[in-house]
Amino acid sequence: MTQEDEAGLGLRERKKRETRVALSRATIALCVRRGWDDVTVEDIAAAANVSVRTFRNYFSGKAEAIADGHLERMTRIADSLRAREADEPLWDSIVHAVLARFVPRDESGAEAPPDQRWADGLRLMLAEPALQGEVAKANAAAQEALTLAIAERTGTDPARDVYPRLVAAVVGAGSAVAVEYCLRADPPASLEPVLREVFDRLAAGLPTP
Amino acid sequence: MTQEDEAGLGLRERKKRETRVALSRATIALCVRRGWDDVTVEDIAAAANVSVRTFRNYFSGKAEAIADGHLERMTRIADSLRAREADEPLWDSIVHAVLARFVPRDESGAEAPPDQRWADGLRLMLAEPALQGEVAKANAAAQEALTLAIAERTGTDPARDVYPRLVAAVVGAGSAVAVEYCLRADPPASLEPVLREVFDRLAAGLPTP
DNA sequence: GGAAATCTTGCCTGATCGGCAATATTTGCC
DNA sequence: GGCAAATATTGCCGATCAGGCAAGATTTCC
Repeated sequence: MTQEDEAGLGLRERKKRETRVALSRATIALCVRRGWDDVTVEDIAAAANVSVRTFRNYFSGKAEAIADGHLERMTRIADSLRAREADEPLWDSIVHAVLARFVPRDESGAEAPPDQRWADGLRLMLAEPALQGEVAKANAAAQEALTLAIAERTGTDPARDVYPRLVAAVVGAGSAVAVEYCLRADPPASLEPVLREVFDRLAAGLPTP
Repeated sequence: MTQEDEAGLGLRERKKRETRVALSRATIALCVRRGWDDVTVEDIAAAANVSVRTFRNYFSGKAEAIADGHLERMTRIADSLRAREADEPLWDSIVHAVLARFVPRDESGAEAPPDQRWADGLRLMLAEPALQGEVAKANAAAQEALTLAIAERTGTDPARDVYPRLVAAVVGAGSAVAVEYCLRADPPASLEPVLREVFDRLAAGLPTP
């Protein structure tokens, strides 16, 4: 297991996290209902019972609030990677780590309920051009954490070697392609096989099919 | 050769391109000199001899103006790829296409003068967090064009196959890693060997070193 | 229990954003 | 050359965003 969402954190941290998620949720919900440009920060703050000023203490704008869930998910791939056995082949670990975050399972078997905030947020971000930069930004930010985890795992130096950065970037790019592909597919495709195909191709050096 | 920057375009198109580049240049120059948040759109417009409103007809904000050079360079990789012989192995074509854009050479041999706007702009974007999203956005946008070129080349379908999107994303990610690595390196490293290393590793399936 | 740290909030000023209509420039056709 | 259509530039304006500052409320730590 990785860690409960709210473990032994102080009251303060818990409340902060609560309002953060509430704001993100409210932003997504309002934008889904009324469309991107018909939602003001004021509406969002009202829906989450905080002041406008507080919203802006958490997020720099609507876009960041929407991308927050995605950012967190991407960032935690690094945690999942660290949790794998160190002697497992690197790419096996990576596939498991990514799947653990994107298709989470409880101990029994089938996957946990899909995260509505994440899916709605992503759909918004893919549809609205003003938001596409924000997905990319979240991916880039998460890459940093992943780079460190990979460097640690492979005994490379994130400051001097290209390898860990390259792998992190490729994993991020591959995951993004898989997720977007499934989200855009007309009969929504399931994520796991697509992710596996992507990583198989990557490990094979992307030969022309 | 690929194409002159200003070929048989009408006067109108040439002027538009001129002001566009002038605005981008002015933005970068001012931001290098005075720092990101001490530059207003008004300053930029004044420096380029246009009205503020005109600036905003070209770019949605300072960030986009700075990223413009990078976006164009990335987008044209697709053009370079189309210009290669169709029977060359795909990855050879890709390496050549990327190098053609990043380390351009005239017919004689050694490379053309480095593009100052591009380098300065990238340095700004890597330094300023508010701009990192913009690089990522430009990369993502260029990816679309590259996807089409790769699909065409490999006879795959960009709408149904994951392959062309995946290759485009990986090429973009790899190039970004190489460029950032060289730009951050303390004694500035030269781009070509790093790019070759990156693509060698990619074609080999990124084995742990 | 009380001091220190920090989160929330309102207020305020300057900058950004984008629609609209008037004006100026280019283009294409005669 | 001249005219009409298409398109670019510009100023104006209201709405929104952006972020510094200080007062008040809440949590933490001793």
